[in-house]
Amino acid sequence: MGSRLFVLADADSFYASCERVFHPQLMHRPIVVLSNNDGCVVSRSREAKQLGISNGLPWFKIRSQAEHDGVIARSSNYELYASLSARMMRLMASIMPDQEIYSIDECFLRGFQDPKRTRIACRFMRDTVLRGIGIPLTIATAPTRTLAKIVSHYTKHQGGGIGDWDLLKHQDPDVLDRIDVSEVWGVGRRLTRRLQGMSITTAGDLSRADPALIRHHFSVLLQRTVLELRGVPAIELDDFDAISGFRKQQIMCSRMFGHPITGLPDLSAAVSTYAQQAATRLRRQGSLTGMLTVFIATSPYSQGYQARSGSVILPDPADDPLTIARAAVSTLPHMIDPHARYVRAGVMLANLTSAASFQTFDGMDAKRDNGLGMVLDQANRKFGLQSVGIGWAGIKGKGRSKQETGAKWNMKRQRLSNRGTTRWDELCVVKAR
DNA sequence: TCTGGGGTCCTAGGACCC
DNA sequence: TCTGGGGTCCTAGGACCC
Repeated sequence: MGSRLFVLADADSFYASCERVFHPQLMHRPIVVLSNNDGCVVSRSREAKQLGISNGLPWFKIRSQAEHDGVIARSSNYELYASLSARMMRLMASIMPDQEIYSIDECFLRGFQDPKRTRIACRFMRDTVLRGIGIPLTIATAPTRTLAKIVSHYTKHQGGGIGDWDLLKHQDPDVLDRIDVSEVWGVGRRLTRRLQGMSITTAGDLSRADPALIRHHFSVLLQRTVLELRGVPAIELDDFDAISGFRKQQIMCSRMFGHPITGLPDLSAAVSTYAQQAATRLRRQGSLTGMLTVFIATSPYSQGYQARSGSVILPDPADDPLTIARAAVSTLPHMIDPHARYVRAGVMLANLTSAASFQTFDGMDAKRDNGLGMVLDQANRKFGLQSVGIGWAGIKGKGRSKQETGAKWNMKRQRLSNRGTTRWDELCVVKAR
């Protein structure tokens, strides 16, 4: 008794809920948030779900019906979501111990020795985040992370709030047999199909499967899932760096363009921009990169789809924006098809090492940022992303609030809400009478 | 006309070594 | 006809997550 439970706190329809924080008039209205370029639906409020709108639908296909139904659509506003997420996470970490941030809208925490105290803390945490940030949470407690995920799913289906595995199990001893195996954390589409072939169709079936057999037919990951469904903790999230948060092992910056582009100059500008953004994230986590990959692709939905990629091994690990941007752009002439209409490009940084522990040998030195990167980072923090950068003269100033480049490859974001927590000129205005 | 953007981990198989 | 047996390291690809 008294073993500490896993607590999973997960925001309800996070992006859609964020849109409501500074626009309370959106409460109780159907909202969808669209992916970059206003492409697909990525988040729906409960009201939008009730209208039968599912995730991943292309907006242009459902737009007329949705607007007819009174659905409000927003471009995704990651700046706002990231800022609200950080506030929410800090608040939760102050209430319960051992937070592991799992994604922008969910984290695991550990309960207290006394289950009663854990229950009280969960309730307090939910009220505090709702009042202090304006985001509704679903909170689930269970002896393993996998069961906490299941409780969370189940609780959200019931309308959200707080759920507990022991209570659920007590009310409905066969609850796992009522949950499709595809809903289990770690079981995706492919595994679902293969498991069904072995007559494993529910979470209950999977929990009763022989772990050794599962290991043999699948992998150690799924074996751990079986144990977790039985209440035995087997999954660790241990790459958490207490000092700098998550230290990524790979950094990718990639975008679909607002319009297709052709030719080296435009493509170079886009790739240079993404390389600099990736380098900023690299410096933020205090890493150096040893290898960089650039990829470009035409539309997979049109004839003659082509995707190419090229890599550069850097002679010395680097975090300086000039080296990284230059290396990224240098891959393009070898890859580019001068007639192709590209719709997407990206830059990936790999072979990351810690800048702090990088050892220099004679004749081998890291291409460390000589101060330029730091200045760029500071300027961009102060004046907004992409205010200043290397080599993109002439593409500035046509975007909203002069904060985006005016280039045609820039994302389409026609329904962007205000970034009220990160931009002075987009602060929420309150009038008192 | 119009279909996202990140990440992680594991496994299999090849290269190479003794 | 015969053509060892391991170990390690690396990479590509597959699977999953949100």
